[in-house]
Amino acid sequence: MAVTSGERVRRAAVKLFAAKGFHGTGIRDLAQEAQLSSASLYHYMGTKEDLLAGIMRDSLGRLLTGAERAVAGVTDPAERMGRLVALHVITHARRPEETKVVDDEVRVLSSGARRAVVELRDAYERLWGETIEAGLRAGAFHTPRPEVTRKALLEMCGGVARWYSARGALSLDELAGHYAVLALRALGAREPLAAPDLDVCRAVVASVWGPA
Amino acid sequence: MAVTSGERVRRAAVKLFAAKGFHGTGIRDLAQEAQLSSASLYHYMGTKEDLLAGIMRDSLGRLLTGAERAVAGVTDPAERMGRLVALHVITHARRPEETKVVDDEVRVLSSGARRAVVELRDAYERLWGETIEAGLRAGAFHTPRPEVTRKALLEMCGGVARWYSARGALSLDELAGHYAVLALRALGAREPLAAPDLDVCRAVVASVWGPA
Amino acid sequence: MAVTSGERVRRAAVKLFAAKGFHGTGIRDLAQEAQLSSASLYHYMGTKEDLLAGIMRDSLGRLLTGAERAVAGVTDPAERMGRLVALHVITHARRPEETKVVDDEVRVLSSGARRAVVELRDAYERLWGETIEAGLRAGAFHTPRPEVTRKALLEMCGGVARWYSARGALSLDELAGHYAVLALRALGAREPLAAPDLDVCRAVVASVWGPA
Amino acid sequence: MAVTSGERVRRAAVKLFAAKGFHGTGIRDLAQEAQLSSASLYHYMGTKEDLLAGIMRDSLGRLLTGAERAVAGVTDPAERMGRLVALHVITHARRPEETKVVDDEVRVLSSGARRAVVELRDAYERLWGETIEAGLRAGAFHTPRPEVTRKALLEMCGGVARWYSARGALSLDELAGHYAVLALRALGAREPLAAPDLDVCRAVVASVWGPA
DNA sequence: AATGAATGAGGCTTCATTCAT
DNA sequence: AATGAATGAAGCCTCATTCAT
Repeated sequence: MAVTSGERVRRAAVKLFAAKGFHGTGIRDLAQEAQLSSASLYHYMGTKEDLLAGIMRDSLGRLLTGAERAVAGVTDPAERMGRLVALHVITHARRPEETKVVDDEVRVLSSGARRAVVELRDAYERLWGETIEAGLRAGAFHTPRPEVTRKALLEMCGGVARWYSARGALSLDELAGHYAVLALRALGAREPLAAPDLDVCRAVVASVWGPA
Repeated sequence: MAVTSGERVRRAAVKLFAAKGFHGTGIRDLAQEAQLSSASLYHYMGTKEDLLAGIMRDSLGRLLTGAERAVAGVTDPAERMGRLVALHVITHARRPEETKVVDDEVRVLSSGARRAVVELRDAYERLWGETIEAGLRAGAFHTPRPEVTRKALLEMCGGVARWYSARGALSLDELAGHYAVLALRALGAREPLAAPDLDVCRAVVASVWGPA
Repeated sequence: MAVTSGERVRRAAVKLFAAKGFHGTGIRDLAQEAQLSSASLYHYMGTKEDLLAGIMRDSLGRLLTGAERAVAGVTDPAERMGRLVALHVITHARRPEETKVVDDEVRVLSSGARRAVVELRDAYERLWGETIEAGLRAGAFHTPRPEVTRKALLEMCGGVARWYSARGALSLDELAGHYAVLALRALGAREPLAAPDLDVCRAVVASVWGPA
Repeated sequence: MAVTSGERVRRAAVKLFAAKGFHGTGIRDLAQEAQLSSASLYHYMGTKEDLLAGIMRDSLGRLLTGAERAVAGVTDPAERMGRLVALHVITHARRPEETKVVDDEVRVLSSGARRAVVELRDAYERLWGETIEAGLRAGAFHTPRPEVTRKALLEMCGGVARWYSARGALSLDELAGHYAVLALRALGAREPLAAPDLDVCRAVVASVWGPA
C-alpha cells in the first residue's frame, strides 16, 4: 500500500526538524517535503508544535520500550548495561533523525507537552541509573559519582546520531560493541569484558522501529 | 567602566542563542536583553548571522588556544589526554552558553562563515586525535578504532555544558577529574590513573576566558 | 464577474508606481489600494520587483504588438511613420500609467529582469528606426542623423503620458493627428502631409488594451 | 582651493538622485559618496528633501537665467526659438544629472517647496510659449494648437539628458543645431532654416554653469 | 567641522494558522 | 481529502533624523 499523506507529513517533519531544527523549519518547508499544500497539513497535524510533541513522545516511547525489552529478565549488571548501551547506540545510528529531534528540541515544547516528554526521558534514564547502581552494589562497577557517569555515558552514546553513517565502514554491531566496551571500561567493570548480546539488541530495535 | 553596548549585545546573543537557539531568538529578544532598540543593535553587529559567526569563531578560537596552551611541552600521552579532557570539561562547565552555541548552531551558518568555523573545530579535534594516536603508539592506550573513540569522548565531555551547574555540589576540579578518569579508562590506559594537572588547566581557562 | 484580487493588485501597482514611483510606493500603499492585507499581496506577486517587471513586460509587449499590427502590410514610409507615431501617442494618452512606469522605472530592475525589458524596448525602437531608414531611402524623409531624430521623436511622443488628459478639450484623434504632423515635418516629409489612418490606430490600441 | 564638504554633498546628491532617484537614494549612499558620515551630512543640508529642493531651485534658476540671457534683445522669432532650443539642449547635454533631477523628481516635493519650483518652471515654459505665439503672429510659424506643440518640443529637447554622451561622436553644436532644425520644422518655419547663434548659446551656458 | 551612538518608524517579506469551497 | 485565499503578527533589516561630544 502506498504511504499515506499523514505518514508523509510525519516523515517530512522528522527529516526537516532534524536537519534544520524546529524553528528553522517552516510550514511551507513541511508542505513541500510532504507534497501537500500548507493548508492540507492541518488535516494531519494540530499545530506545528503538536506535530513535534507527537514525534518526540513516539520516539522516546519506542526507545524506552526497546530498552525495557532488551534488559527484561537480565540480571547481570554488565550484560544489562551493555545491552542498554547497545540499544541506545543502535537506535541513534538507525534513527538519527528521530533521536536528534528528541535530544535537541525539548526546549521548544511549552510546559504542557514538555511534561510528558520529560517524564519519558526520566523513566528511560532511570533504567540506566538503576543498572549502574545495581552494578556498584554487586561490585561489578567502580565509579564515584555514578550520576555524573550516567550523564557522561548517555551523552557519549547519543552523540552517535550526529556522525554515524550506515554507508561508512563501520557496521552496527561493530559500533555497538565498541561503545559497550567504552562504557563498561568507564564504569570500571572487570576485564575481560564480555560483549552484550547484540543479536537481541538488534532484534529489539527492529521490533520497535521496524526492520532496517 | 561600565559595560559597553557592544558587549551587551554580544552577551545577550550568547545567552539567548544558547537558551532558545539561533532561529528561536528574535531580533527583538536580543534588543530587549541588550537594553537597546532593535535598530541600535545594528551599530554593533552586521547581520544576525554575522553576530553568530563572530561568537562561534571567538569561542572556538579560545577553546583551541586553551588546549594548545594546556598541553604545550607535555609529552606523556596520558597527561596530555587528561589535560585536554579537563580543559574541555572546565571550558564547557564555565562557559556553557558559548560552547552550546558552538556545538549546536553550526548548521545555521551559510557556507562562507561556516568554513572558518569548521576549520577551527577540525584543528581542535586534530589535537585530540594526535594525542590518542601518540598514546596508542606509546602503548599507553589500547582501543581499536581510535577515531570512533575520539568522537565518543568529545561528545561525552561536551555534554557537560548541558547539565553542569556551578551552584551544584560538584566542584570544577571534581568534575574535570572525574571525566579525566572516564576518558582514560575508555582509552584503556594503565591503572592506576594519575590525575592531570588541574591547576594548570584551570589557569589556562582563566587566561583565555578571564577569571571565573 | 467581479474584479479578482490579483487584478486589483496589478492595477494598484500600475497606479501607484506611475504616481509615486517604484521606490516611492510602499507595500502598505499597494495593499491599501488593492484592498488586501500586505501579507495577502504575496499570493499574487512574487516580490515587489517581480510585480514591476511583470507590468513592464506586459505593457511593452502590448506596445510592440500594437505597433506591428498597425503597420502590417503598410509600405508607404510616411503612412507607416504616421501610424507608429499615432499608435505611440494614443497608447501613451490612453494608458499614461503603464507607459510612465515603462519609461521611468527601468533602472530599478535588477539585471535579470532588465534584460527582457530592454530587448522588448529595443525591438520596438527598431521598428521606428527601420521605418525612418526606409523613408530616407525612398526620398520621402530628409534628415541627417536619423538616429538622433528617432530618439528625439520617441521622447516627444512619449511625453504625452505626462500631460494629456482625456477630460481636456483635445480628442485622441486631434492629439494623434497633431503629433503625426510634428513628426513628419521634423523628418522633412514632403508637404502636403497626409494624415495616417487613425481609425486603424485606435482600433489596434483597443485590440491590444481593451476598449476605451 | 579644495572642494568644500558642502559642495561634495551637493554633487553627491545630484549624481545619486539622477542615477537612482530620490527615493532610491539613501542618506547612507549620500554620505558615502560625499565622504562624510551620515550625521555630518546634516551640517550641510536641512532634510533630504531640502537638499533636493535646493538642487531643483538652483538648476531651474540657471536654466531660466540662461534662457533669458540667450534671447535678450533678440526679436526674430525663429532666432529666438532656435536659441531657446539650443540652450535647452546644450544644458541638458552638459548637465544631464541636474536636469534629470529637475524633470523627474518634482512629485517628491511637498507642497511648500513645490510651489517655488513650479513657478520657475512655468516662467521658463512661458518664455517658450510667448516665443511661439510671437512667431505665429508674425507668420513665421504655422502650427495649430501651439500649446501642444510647445509641450511636445520641450519633451523632445529634454530627452537629450537621457541619452546624450559627451564621449560620443556628436558634438554639442551638432546636437543643438540638429534639434533646432527639428523644432523649427515642427513649428512650420519657412525653409531655408537659419541656424541659431550657437556661440552665444554655448557661452551663456558656460556663464551660468561654469566652463565645460 | 565632524561623528559615534541612538532610535521610532517603516522597509519588504515570511510566519503559522484559519476557513470557505 | 485537499486547497486557494486570506491575514495578524512577526521575521530581519534600513530608513531619515537627532544629539552629546
